[in-house]
Amino acid sequence: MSRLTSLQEEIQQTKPFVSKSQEATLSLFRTTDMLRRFLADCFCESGITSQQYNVLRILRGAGPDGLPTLSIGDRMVEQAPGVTRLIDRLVVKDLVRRERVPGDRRRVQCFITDAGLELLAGLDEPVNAADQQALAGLDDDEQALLIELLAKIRLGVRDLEAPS
Amino acid sequence: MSRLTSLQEEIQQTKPFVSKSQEATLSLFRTTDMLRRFLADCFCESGITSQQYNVLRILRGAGPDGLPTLSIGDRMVEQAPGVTRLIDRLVVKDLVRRERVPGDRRRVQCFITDAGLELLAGLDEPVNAADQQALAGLDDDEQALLIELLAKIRLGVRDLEAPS
DNA sequence: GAACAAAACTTGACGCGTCAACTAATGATC
DNA sequence: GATCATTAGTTGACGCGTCAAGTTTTGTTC
Repeated sequence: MSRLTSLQEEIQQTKPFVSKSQEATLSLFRTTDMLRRFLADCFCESGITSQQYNVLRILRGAGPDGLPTLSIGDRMVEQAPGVTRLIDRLVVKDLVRRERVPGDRRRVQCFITDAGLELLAGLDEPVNAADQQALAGLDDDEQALLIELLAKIRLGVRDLEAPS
Repeated sequence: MSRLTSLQEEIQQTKPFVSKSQEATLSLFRTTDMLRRFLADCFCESGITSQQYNVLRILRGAGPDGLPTLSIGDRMVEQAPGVTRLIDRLVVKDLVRRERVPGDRRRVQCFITDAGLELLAGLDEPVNAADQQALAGLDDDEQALLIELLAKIRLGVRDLEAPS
């Protein structure tokens, strides 16, 4: 009798899944949840959340030109209100700076501060290490395969949402 | 020049990923997010959220004996406070009933109501159809493969958290 | 049987995500 | 150049997830 690993046993479900698709989506949700929790530990001591880390990384990637609020949301697939308030908190912590664009006063340009860059620099390695650890259950080929399968799913879903 | 599908293009990232693990975890997060949003549409008109649906299904699975609050959380991998308040809302909607267990008055047993069962019955088919649609990008073998890979990840992470 | 630990929640506070409604600035049209 | 739609963002309200700190009940131990 081997170690319990099947999803059915994990969630103590007596009946079989109605479809393979259902088992696959549930697996996705549970696995991602688990990873989210696991990776969140990296940020505990730094005083920021993983979403805030995410935004900081995007702003670092944008360089000294910064990014308007909604563009940040685009890269996170998140709605505008969430982004605004997320950045509110980063501004309070002095990790991000915001200013209205002179040419187009509707827009608000966001920049990472030096303090933000410093914080990120200290997190890069632990975060990367945690990523590796979290996926250590899969070898390189399996990871590549997973990436491919997930891309296929996203492509399929995108077609459903925006049928040509 | 084929359609853009790679994760790097999706998030407009100029630099390559630092590791395959990082690309894989990011792929997981983005794909799951996308699915969550896609499947959420099923519940819009029924007036409940997908988490509430989740709880109702667990309670239906439990049958007429019901389940104590924390056992529901176990099956969802969620902390107690969240479950309590989730059920608060379901009780208000009269989809769930709660009562203290006579034998052990610390515990609170939760039951799905007839209204809850009815609501679920109406949702089963649309939800299942949406699941199928969402994963239509993968054929049966690929779905099986995905399920396997995800199980491996969970097993690996669990070992990290609770080293024997 | 009194004291203490553990179990099963509950409450408060906060971050995040979503929706709907609003404001302010810009662009386009007549 | 006044009107109207669009763009970019903010605000309010609410559901959900998490942490820390309580409460009540039960079990255990001396």
